[in-house]
Amino acid sequence: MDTLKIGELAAQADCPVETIRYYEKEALLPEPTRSASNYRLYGARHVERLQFIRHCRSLDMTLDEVRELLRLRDAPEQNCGEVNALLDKHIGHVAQRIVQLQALQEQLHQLRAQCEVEQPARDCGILQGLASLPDDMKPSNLGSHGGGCH
Amino acid sequence: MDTLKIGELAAQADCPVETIRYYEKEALLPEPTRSASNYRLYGARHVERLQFIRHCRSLDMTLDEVRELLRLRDAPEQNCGEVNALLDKHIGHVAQRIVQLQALQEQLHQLRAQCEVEQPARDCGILQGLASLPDDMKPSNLGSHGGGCH
DNA sequence: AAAAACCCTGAAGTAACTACAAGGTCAAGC
DNA sequence: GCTTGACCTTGTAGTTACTTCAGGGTTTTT
Repeated sequence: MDTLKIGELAAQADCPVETIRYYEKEALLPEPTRSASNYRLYGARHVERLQFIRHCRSLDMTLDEVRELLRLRDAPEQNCGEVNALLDKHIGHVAQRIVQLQALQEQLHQLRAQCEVEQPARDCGILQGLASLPDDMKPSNLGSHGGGCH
Repeated sequence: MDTLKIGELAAQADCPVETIRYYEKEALLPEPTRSASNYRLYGARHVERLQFIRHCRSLDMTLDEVRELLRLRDAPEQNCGEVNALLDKHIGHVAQRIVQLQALQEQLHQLRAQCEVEQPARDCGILQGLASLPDDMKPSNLGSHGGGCH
């Protein structure tokens, strides 16, 4: 009795239709049954699983982390120690990224203070500050700029 | 008198060789002169420009932002108001991302508190917490999870 | 019956690189 | 002179988590 079309599932989980198809290709969602006209048909299991995935994503977990959690969830008799460990690790990632961004923010404010007025670009303290590395930012600190927190 | 080979430029700016070629393709660095054997040859101008780019990147700016700063820098007689504006905007991005990650961290800690012991996964409070959206995280808040801060 | 809204597949684009593959060049050592 | 290794060249594909598009078929509404 799978009766939901993909658009209806999408509405239930507040997730774009294309993303659902993408998750299916990535094997995060099982292949659903199909209607006579080849439309995907979903049921309650799919709704719950998709909501689980979206919730994890909203907490900034990678799809690999989500995959791992789904695997653990699919073996309910097993011990959940790994779940706790994964979450702790993710919390660590986020904490690290926060610290990094705060250090960044400090540098940006210092740089911004180099130029308070509008003047010819040749005299702009910001452009000059960006041209040479400050002492407290040695090359060794470079390369740590990544988008997310992983 | 451009005498640096690409590996030497890379060392001066602490930047992988492949990234230099990538920046050239993206027109962030001008095409250098070539030796008889088709090796790229760089000079002091290139070193300074590459360091400028890497510094911006270490401050988490996008390449588009860097492109814009380079453009402003290349017109030294113009007013630097746009530089200030760009930096202010970027500072805003970073601040926003910090706030977002801090909210995330709070939710993660709450979730983590759902399960303090190792037990069968079926009873794990974390997995249960991830299955259903908490009230304070309505679907409308979803979709705001982006990697960087832009 | 026609138009609007929905569904299908498969390929390409996004950001900023990184990692090959398959070769050419150059300095040092034997 | 020859080989080994480190360096350089180009071009292509892979990374993350989607999003967008082209070019169709279907279903619902008017």
